Amino acid sequence: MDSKKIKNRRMFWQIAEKIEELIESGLYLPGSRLPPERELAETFNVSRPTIREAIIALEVMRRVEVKTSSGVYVLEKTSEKEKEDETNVSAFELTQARALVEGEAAALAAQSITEPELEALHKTLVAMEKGIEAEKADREFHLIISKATKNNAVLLAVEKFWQLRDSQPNIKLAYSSVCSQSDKDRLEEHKAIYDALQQGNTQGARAAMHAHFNRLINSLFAMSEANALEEVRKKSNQTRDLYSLNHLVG
Amino acid sequence: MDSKKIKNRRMFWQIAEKIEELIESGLYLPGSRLPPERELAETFNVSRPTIREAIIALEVMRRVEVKTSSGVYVLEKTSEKEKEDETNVSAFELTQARALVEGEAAALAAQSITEPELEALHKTLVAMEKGIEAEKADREFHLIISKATKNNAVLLAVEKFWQLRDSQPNIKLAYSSVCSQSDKDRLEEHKAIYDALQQGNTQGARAAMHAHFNRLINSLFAMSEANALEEVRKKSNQTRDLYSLNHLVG
DNA sequence: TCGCGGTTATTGTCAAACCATTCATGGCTC
DNA sequence: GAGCCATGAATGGTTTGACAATAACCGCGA
Repeated sequence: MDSKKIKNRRMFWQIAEKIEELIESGLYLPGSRLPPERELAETFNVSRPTIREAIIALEVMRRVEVKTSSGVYVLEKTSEKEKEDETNVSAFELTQARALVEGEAAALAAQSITEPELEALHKTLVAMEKGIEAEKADREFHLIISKATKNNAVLLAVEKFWQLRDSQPNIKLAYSSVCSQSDKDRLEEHKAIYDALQQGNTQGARAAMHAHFNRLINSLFAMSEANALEEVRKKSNQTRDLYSLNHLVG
Repeated sequence: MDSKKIKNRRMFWQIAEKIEELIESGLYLPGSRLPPERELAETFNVSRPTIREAIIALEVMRRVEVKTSSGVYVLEKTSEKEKEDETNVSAFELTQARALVEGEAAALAAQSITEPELEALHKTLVAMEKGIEAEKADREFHLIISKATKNNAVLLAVEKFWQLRDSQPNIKLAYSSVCSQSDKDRLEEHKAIYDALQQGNTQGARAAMHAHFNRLINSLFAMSEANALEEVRKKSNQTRDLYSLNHLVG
């Protein structure tokens, strides 16, 4: 047979992908049965074990269900999977959400933070001041505060936000370009939050955290406006080139 | 061969489970290589294809990595997987976290909720009043408000909390026994939240949401105290201090 | 000591066969 | 005519055995 286009990836994975595409295309609707293994083997020009491996992969991914002696059935996408697909959060949204949640987290933590946690927080400030692994220090800072709430659900939510940031390139980009511009601001704000926490100042901690994110969101707005201007300028330049009379006037 | 103890579950899954146990037991550490397929086949008294299927299942689950012509290597648990394992949130924690996040969500939503969303909210009130699918109506109510913030990150966090509730039997149990006792209270509180949202009352919406969860958390304490021995009661009082919302509600 | 080449171990894939279970069909009985 | 049961075809489950491809290892020679 042929089908040796890509030899890097193993057969079964290519096949699984193809079958998934067919499902996604609507050829096989949820609840319906896939063709028999033997038939699929013929269709894709591979052996039956390979098809079986592909089906097992899909089964582990919860895309299909195998009923012995009956057939392979397409499962509905679980709601989480659907969510994963459509997850689409802007940097603004994320920042606002972080402000709300982490603001409350800081308020809580002001009551329950321990001495070791304060020390750990201070370490992140020092690290950030030295500029070594500033991003990591930033993350540490926020996570320590979340942990200091002694509320794992709060921690979970904050971690989810970081995860979101990591997984969405647009957010990563927006954050990195804003952060690099204002290392100093960020450090000062972290210090203010730290001070409030150290004093057990609930309102102050919340306010400082809100101020932190407020500055960030404003920077994001400024940047997005700058980008928009840049876009306009580019377009305008293209148009200018297109319609310029310089070659006549020169 | 033998090994037909359980015929319900397919071979490859039993094998995959066994291998996973061996990994979990520390026999095969992350980074190390598993025995060759043939050897595993002999060990488990199954054929090589079956072992291959099990390995593929583990590969899809991201527990191992297969290097062609080299071997099968144990992967480190991804941080999310680790989190999933250790996720251990009490009903108190969850309720406090929900109070904080959904309180802010309600405050946000008071500014941005639309007429159709208000109507949808009202429907959940009616449904709950009739007592038909009250739990579903409850969930709907809270999710509609989260959506009304127009902030997908907030929505994501709230959904994560519901997911947590669904996945942890202890929380499910605690909630169901508390909710069944106070259907009426819950409905009244929902109505209060609805009213505040309808009026665009930011502070009021937040306060009403906080009151809602505050009652819930107090019910949880009451229940836990009723069920507990004296020693446990002592602990519960300590916990009450830790998770109290008084600093917010007051 | 370093590099090259061959050998070996290991996974990748295939083919063919047989088993076990399910499901539908058709015949039989009431 | 309706319902039940047997039979067999369809289908996944598992095994055996073989060969290909490739990475890793080892020993040889420069």
